[in-house]
Amino acid sequence: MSYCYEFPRPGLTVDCVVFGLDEQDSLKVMLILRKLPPFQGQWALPGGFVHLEETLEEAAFRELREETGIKNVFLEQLYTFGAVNRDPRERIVSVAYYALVNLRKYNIEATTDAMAAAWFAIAELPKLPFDHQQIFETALKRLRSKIRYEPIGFELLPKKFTLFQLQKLYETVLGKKLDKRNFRKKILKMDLLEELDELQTDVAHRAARYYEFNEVKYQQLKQQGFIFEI
Amino acid sequence: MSYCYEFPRPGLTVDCVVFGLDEQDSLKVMLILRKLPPFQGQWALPGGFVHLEETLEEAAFRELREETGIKNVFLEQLYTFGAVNRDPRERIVSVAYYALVNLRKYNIEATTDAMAAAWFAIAELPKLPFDHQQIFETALKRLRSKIRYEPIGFELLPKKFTLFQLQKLYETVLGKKLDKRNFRKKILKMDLLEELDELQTDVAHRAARYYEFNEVKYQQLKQQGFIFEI
DNA sequence: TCAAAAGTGTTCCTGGTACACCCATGC
DNA sequence: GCATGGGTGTACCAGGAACACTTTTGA
Repeated sequence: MSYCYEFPRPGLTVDCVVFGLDEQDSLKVMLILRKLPPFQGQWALPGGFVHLEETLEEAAFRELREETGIKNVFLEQLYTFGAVNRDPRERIVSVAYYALVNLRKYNIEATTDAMAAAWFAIAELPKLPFDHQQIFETALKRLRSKIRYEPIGFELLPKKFTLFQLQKLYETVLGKKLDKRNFRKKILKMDLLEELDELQTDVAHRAARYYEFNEVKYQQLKQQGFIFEI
Repeated sequence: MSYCYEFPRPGLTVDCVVFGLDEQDSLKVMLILRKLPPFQGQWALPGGFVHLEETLEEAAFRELREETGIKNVFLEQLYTFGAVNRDPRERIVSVAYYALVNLRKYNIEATTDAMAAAWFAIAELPKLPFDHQQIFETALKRLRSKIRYEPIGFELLPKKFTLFQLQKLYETVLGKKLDKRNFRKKILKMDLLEELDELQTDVAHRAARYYEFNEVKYQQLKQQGFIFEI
């Protein structure tokens, strides 16, 4: 107990809501099994205390790496939760982040490693400790609204994807069916997708073309006032 | 120095960006004169340390009240700033809020009181300490984007206002001229403004009708999926 | 009589929405 | 041959954008 201050200080943590899309296009969240009290043995959002020599974002990335093996992903600050009794031990304020990852890349890594991390379908989350349920709901709401006016959906897909995959992603996140022709018309008209000379293989139907999102072009258009919108 | 912890903790503060609209429809921000180091004697955003027994929002409201006399206003969390060296003394993380107030109500109160608080036009802000310039810019950006799809603009106006005032407000915040007929058509079509039986008096032109925003009706429509948009 | 804002409709065009069929492939 | 998704065009309608003049009031 050798760090002393003139006035009492709340503890400061970061928590991360990591979203991924599985093979069946269902939206999942990564939880970790808590090894220490409080709530030992329960599934919870990955997170931990902020160190003095790192920024909040660095702390979030570090916790993600340490607890789930995830790195180099889309990460954005969500909201800061500061209810007085959100932690049973003492006053702790948590800066929440949300991350979007290509799940195919991480489901093996996270489960074969000794790390106790697993993906849960968002409709079947276990009871979460602290105010993690509230944090999760805030993150889901943010994802649902942000995916409509910023091209963050691509973060959930592999680099190369088909238009059908992209449409399914939007249908999953927004929770409603979209018209195939209108969706394609709209997304292609933006001219942000590069059509690749590569088709699907080994599929039990006509092979679809792969596309890539052109991030550079998006940034240029954004500068000029272009607004991505689905 | 009697509050001791096992690990070092960053200090935790709140800072507020308070926007108001003056008589000439120009957008202003309230700053306070710092009485203590660091940056003693400089104009800065109102703010201060979070107490253990209050939420973040309560801390923001308390600092506003103590430093500027402002209370009962629209207040929303903006972003949490955690750069390692944002405070020259030691590591301090700040949860920023922004507030929207009816300036006519507060310009007297804040300046006649002994409190050293004053309104500054956003184009003529003094050099701000810490990362307050960045916080201000983040708040302005949020205000500009949020005012388009949530009816927060009314928070900057008196309860009764004319359509012209409302239009000027949007023109000021968005930084562009709007077409009078289209603006009126759009805002009245939403059916969220109550037409009052009251006209301006003592104006050197035809007297305009006053309107009131119907918050209750907005909340009902919002439930049903209605999206406010200008 | 001048200045300043109040108040009011129509036209055009873009973009959203609704909608159905043939194609290619693996099993 | 059947199931599965790939891929394509048109017609209709709603809503956004552009645009100008008369009215009222105080100075």
